[in-house]
Amino acid sequence: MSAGRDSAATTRRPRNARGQGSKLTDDIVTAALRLIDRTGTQESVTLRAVAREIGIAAPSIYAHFADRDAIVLAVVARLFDELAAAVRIGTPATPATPGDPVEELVAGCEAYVRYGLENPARYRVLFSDQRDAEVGGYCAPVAIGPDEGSVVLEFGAEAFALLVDGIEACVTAGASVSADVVADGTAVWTALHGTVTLRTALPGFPWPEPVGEFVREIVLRLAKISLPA
Amino acid sequence: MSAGRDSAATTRRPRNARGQGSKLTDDIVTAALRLIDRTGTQESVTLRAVAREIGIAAPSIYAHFADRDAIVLAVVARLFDELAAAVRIGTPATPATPGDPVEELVAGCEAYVRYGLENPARYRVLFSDQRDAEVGGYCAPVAIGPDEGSVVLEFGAEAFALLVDGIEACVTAGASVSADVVADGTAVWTALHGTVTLRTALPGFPWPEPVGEFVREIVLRLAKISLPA
DNA sequence: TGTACATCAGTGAACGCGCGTTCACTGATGTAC
DNA sequence: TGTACATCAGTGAACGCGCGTTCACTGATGTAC
Repeated sequence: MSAGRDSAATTRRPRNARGQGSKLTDDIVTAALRLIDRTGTQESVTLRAVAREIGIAAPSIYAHFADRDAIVLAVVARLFDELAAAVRIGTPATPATPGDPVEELVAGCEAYVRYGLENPARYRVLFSDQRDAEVGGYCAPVAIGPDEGSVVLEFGAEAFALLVDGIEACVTAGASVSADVVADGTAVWTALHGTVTLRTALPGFPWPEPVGEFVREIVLRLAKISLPA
Repeated sequence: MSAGRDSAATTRRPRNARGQGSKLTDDIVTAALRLIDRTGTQESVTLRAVAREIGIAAPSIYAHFADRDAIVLAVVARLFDELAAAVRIGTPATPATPGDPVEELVAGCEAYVRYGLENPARYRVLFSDQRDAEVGGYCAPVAIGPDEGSVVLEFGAEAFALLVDGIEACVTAGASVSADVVADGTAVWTALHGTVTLRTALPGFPWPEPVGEFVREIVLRLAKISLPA
């Protein structure tokens, strides 16, 4: 009696205790992430592959997710938290002059790019595919700037808000002459995104190194920051 | 006698005349492009889907391409030509002041972004996937700057060379203070790429409009161009 | 304390689908004699 | 000019695979009485 094709490689995991059934929900997301990291693409997240990865039968997933897309959506939600956390944690740690809004802004942007370059597959899942059809549950209302009311940002809302606030702080400190922090924040975000995706897609290109210096220069120019000599 | 599942929807195309067999090679690439445009993703380019699209039997493709990847590679080659042509054609047409290197540079960059936004699926095929494994036949040796020797650029070599030359011309004309045209060209390209991919991925975001103005501002700042007041 | 029962957390077999790829083949068209 | 033959440009059936999804089921664990 063979154990079945789907579990050939992996050992079967022990059944969860009563009332702990939702643990498998987390395990499924984690397994999907593992597949994405290993293969570099979210196409590898199939119900059967996920089940194989965990050591369960494929139909068991239906008790936790409606279908494949629901798993990917849960992965995306987790990754946006992860990205925001990476930026938040990266911000105060690195700057040479803590409290300096310019250095904090640059450090946050470098942390963003670092996350993307160190987790190319995860970053691709976040932004590479047209995610419009499935926006549904993942909108986040975020106030941009003071007195501007609130705008619904679809994704990456938290990370983007951090960025705009960072430029705002530079303006307040007199370091930036930005006249439109949202537009300039968008420009910076766009350039950071391009840095991650283009370097990831074409690793053989002679990219300027180190990337931290490249990012710093981009941020200074796009956020209209002039450093005191 | 049914016509077979693979050709149910389409009528069978007439057989090529003797010696004209290679016409099908082009047709296959064109059909693959049509699939990409229609579905938005290159995953839809399967041997059977391509065959269905043209109205031939699936095995007929093997006389023209070794496998699925070979088709995609041919598509990529055609698209890089198309992108370079779009930039080349876009450059002299738009500028308000023909002969002005700044306006020509901006026009070329706007043409690049316009191509990407108007052909999101094609642009994604060009740059979205890790194309490293298949670089093989698509390298192009290009001289960057004067006296810098030559560097092998993997992809988009022609478009990138146009960009660097454009900045170089601005420096020569005294409009740009760029001290490193290759690095600054890379920064501009990175930002243009980010503009295309991020706007395509998140169409619901409140992007600054018009995109042409956004692109112009990015180019001016990253290429260190200051316009005469 | 014992036991019948409900519930929870899954399983295993089966289905139909589209896929890449193989194989032997077909039928029109040009060419040698 | 007629005819045998080679070649070219494909075809059609079949294979094995991984996939999403369905269905009836199982067996451990808690709960009511």
